[in-house]
Amino acid sequence: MKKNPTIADVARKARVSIATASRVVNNSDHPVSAATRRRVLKVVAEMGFAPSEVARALATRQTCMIGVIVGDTNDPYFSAIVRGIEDVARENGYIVIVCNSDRIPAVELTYVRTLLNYRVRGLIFAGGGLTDENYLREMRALVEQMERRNVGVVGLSEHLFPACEVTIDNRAAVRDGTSYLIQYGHRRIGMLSGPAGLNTTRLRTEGYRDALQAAGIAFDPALVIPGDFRFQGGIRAIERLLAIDRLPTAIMSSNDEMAIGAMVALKQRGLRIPTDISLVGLDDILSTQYVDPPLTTVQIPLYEMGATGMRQLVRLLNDEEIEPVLWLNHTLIERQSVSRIAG
Amino acid sequence: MKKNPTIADVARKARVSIATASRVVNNSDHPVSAATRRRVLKVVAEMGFAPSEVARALATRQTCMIGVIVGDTNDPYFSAIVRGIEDVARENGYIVIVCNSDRIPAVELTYVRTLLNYRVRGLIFAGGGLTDENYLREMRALVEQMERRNVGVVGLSEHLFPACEVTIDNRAAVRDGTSYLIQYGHRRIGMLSGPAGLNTTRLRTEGYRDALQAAGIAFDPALVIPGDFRFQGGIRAIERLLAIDRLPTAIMSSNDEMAIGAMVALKQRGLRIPTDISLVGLDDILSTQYVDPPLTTVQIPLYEMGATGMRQLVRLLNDEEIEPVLWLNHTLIERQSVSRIAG
DNA sequence: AATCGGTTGCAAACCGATTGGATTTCAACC
DNA sequence: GGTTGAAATCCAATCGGTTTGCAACCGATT
Repeated sequence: MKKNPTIADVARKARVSIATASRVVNNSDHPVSAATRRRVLKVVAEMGFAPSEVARALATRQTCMIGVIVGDTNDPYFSAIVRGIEDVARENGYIVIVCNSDRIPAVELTYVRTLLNYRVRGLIFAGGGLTDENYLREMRALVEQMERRNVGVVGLSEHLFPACEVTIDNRAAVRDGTSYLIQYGHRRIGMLSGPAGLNTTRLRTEGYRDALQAAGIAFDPALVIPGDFRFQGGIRAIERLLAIDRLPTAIMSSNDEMAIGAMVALKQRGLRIPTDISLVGLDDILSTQYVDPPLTTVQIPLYEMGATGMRQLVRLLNDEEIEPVLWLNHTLIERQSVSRIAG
Repeated sequence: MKKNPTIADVARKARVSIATASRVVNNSDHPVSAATRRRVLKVVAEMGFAPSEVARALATRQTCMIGVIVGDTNDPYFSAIVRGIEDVARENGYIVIVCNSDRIPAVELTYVRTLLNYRVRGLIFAGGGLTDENYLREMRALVEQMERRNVGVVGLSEHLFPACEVTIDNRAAVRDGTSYLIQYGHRRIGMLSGPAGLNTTRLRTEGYRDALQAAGIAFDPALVIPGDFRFQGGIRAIERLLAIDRLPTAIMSSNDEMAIGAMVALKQRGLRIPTDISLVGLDDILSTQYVDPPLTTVQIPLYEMGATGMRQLVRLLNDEEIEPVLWLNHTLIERQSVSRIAG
């Protein structure tokens, strides 16, 4: 097992001091004569020297690593966000450590601690904040600690601890989706909600109620089906809804995958969409375009959220002034899963 | 900006030497009296001390970071693999740095070098190897270097540089998919192939030819449409195929997303699937289940590939004996996008 | 020849841990 | 009471860089 060449090796071979070699490599502003510089650079090339980021991190007390906490990389919602983060990170010389929490408080906390031990320069929380009390207490302490230690923190949805944020208005997004259904004459509207313990779930359900209330429709808790943001969850939700005496005429889903699951389950039972039942999703993942019928949905700029979040983090780390909360727009995308209700 | 507590702080406060403190923290087998241990542990808890992984990495010359090079995290193919990697990594105390290369040789090379400077313990190449000559030359040199520096390397498809591998038989997978179509009476079969410069593309196209040859069907290069593994690519491929005088009666796609793009494009033109044209995909991503009709496809155990690859890497790093190449099985999943040809 | 300001380069401290080997402690034994 | 050896503890080198203070050197000016 051979060792990597060190800056000492370079210095020796170029017959300069380590300090000089270091200055050439980092082209610092300390003056170095052209001849010396050339000599060092030549040796660097010959030996294929590249400074150890580990050693450099220890000396400068800074790394260029940023941690990203996601629910599940395999969920298209997160994978789009991560891609946005990664692209901007790369442009700015950062590398990204991705951690899947599965939205489990303990896992998330452990990851955050580990990342801090690795001395990441910043941390991005993708996905909605958890609401668990113990989790929040610990997380707030950690965020405070990061503040003191100069570790940047950015949240990508509405989190419950103080951090710079880039988010859409989840409540309004679902309100708009639901209102759209109401405009089409629907008054008995089901809601596929997200997993418990998630702030986003809370907000989206509130948006649903807002829309109902604005239209003077009574809220029926039996029509709100808890889900898990996944395809199978959508299928199960339909089973639960069918257990009710009468199906709603429309369903607002708090994400696309569940909406698609619901669509498949409904079609399997011979129900036509949108003729028999209308469906609105949320996120606008790619597959909304190729299900049949294409899914009407409230678009969230996922990639952009990731990219913007990372951009904010970069600014934060450069000590630039930034908006504490950046709101991104959602947009209703009309496709073919909603129809005016008969009668 | 406050500093993190160091082991020196702990040692001082517990009135022991740094060495002793370190031994307690790592519970090394060097003997430490119960009383001292308790005292140190108490201080550790009080100060919330956790050793800096950076400093530890420098001292031990080892990190617990592993790098993963993927084409695009946002592609369900890769996101499933990454999830498998990450789960096993976590179980074994490793963290994962994800890098999107977009299959561009220069980007990939740069990432590998960066990761080596970060002193990752191992590297996983997800996705098929690139075939660019210059790239291969440089990559082989890098792999050799990693060998010497004891950095583990695992490839997850058939790569063109020497490394431990976990892969399916890409050639056979496409052969089997194509043969399935032939069994259903198709003889004029189109092929949606992958991007140029990719070993996997090569292998899969060969599998297509193998199947034709075995059935005594002449190979028609006009029926092989190059693609990009993406939804839009599938749509474009159909446009190109339609430019031919007569459409094939079936299409073998070298991945699912393109197959689905093709399906959408065909349906838009009023063609029925599988009545008018049959379709077989490859990968078995989730959406194959919810397109209409559900897509018959050759399943690749993506998550398992990632997980197994990471398991192999762990073994490699523990100096255990491992198989240099591990073959995983593909399986044809019959759904509803293939029908027996009329006549 | 002495002075001077600007270049250039060096030695050494430091970052925060690990670790081999030296040193101390202390109970048991002669 | 002195010796001994294992257990417990500590010292200091080391990992591979960055950075600062200081010294040497240079040609030009007085």
